[in-house]
Amino acid sequence: MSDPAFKSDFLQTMQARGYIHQISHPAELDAAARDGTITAYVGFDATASSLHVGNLISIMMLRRLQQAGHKPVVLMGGGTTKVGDPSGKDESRKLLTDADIAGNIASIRTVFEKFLTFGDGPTDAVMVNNDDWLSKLGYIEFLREYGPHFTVNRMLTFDSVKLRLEREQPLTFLEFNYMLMQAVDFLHLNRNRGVQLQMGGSDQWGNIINGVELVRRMDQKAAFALTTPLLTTASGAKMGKTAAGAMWLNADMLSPYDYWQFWRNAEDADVGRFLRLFTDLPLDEIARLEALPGAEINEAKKVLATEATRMLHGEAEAQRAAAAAQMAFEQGGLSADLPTHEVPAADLTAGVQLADLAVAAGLAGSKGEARRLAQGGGLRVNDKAEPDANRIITDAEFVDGVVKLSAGKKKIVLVRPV
RNA sequence: GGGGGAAUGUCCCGAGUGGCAAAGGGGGGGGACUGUAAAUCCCCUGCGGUAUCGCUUCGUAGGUUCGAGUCCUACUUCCCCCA
Repeated sequence: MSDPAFKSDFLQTMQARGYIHQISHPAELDAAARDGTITAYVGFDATASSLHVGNLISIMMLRRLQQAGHKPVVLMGGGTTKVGDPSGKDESRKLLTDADIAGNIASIRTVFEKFLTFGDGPTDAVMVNNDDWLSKLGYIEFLREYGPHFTVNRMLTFDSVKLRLEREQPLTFLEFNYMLMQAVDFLHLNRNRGVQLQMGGSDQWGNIINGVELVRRMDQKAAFALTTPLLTTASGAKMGKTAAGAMWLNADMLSPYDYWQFWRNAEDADVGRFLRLFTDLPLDEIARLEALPGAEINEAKKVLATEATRMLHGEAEAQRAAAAAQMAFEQGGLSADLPTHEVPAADLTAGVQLADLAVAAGLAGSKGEARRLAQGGGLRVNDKAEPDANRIITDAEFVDGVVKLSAGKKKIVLVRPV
């Protein structure tokens, strides 16, 4: 799997930082990346208006690619999104309208602009939408053009298919065709933009390989596949999924403060790996940080949080998030940059029930949950545990114009009258 | 086309005898211990209420019953076997 003797900067970096799980033609790709500029792409779904932390590793691959002097292509799955991603099985796949999809893509693009440099230059990133070509395909045309290049025999050998069949779970014809559409994407990009490499998560290996083979078979051109390891936390949980929901990348869906906190709360065992994957810090610096003993590893986590936040939200936001966290956690003080919930001043004068306030501030999902939280000792008002969620909060409780509400040790919200 | 099964707490898996807000896991939340970590232990996990109260839940729609997740009918979806 791993070919240790890469000569190209790109693959050396990718390997050293832990991005590589499988490569289809390692030596050939290495030579291509060493001798010239290669163009590579990663496909992304357009089902939501923001990508999340789970997509970050793919985004970072494109960033590394560009840093190494190559050209990244971001493929938005506008066309495939229309069909609906079949792998998200039972979930009521809501049918997105063209306008929804276009809106999502525009929103997602703002994130890519943080990680990549877009433009018309030879190594500038470009964003394309597979709806542009997929939706024009006629069924007969599709079958005649691409059908002969795939055997069902072979398609049945792919893990994604095999597992379903072995477990006797249904596999729809739509899903069965998904890999063909992805292969067509690769071929199209190769022909029109000279794309030679598709990257993605390890679960995409089969799909990517189909594209590689289609390009090689139909056009006798070089095409490569590169996948990343499946990213889980050290304790085996999927990256970026917490109770609070997905860790979104768009600031309007997840604040820089919360994003910083997400990285700050990484497990010890993940710190080094995350630093290599998700920051631009030099490897020797990372080696030093991850070797910090005992509680000192927290320093490394702060670096991780600040670096990751800086990359996505910028220097100013990263510093504010770091400072707010320091105030709140290390000095027990308050920072104006903590998450804030605004309440009409008149309501506070009259008094608001604590449970209602906690729900409104997002600390609890329902009043019942707020009550339980309070009874368990997890709800605090101005750092004092408050077992009675029915208590009425008035503006008399305010210190410096705010009341500090916390649920557990990590969730803090400032209530501010307006 | 015929026959047989299955859908459960809207995160997942999964028990369920006509009296059930419904066993048990996982996941998640809180507390203790720590370092905003892991591991461990304890508590909580449908919504609302100051109470041993009310409301809403077991694929959908009807029905039987004082009472239905549990019985009957139709429908939907999925799986298996035969053709």
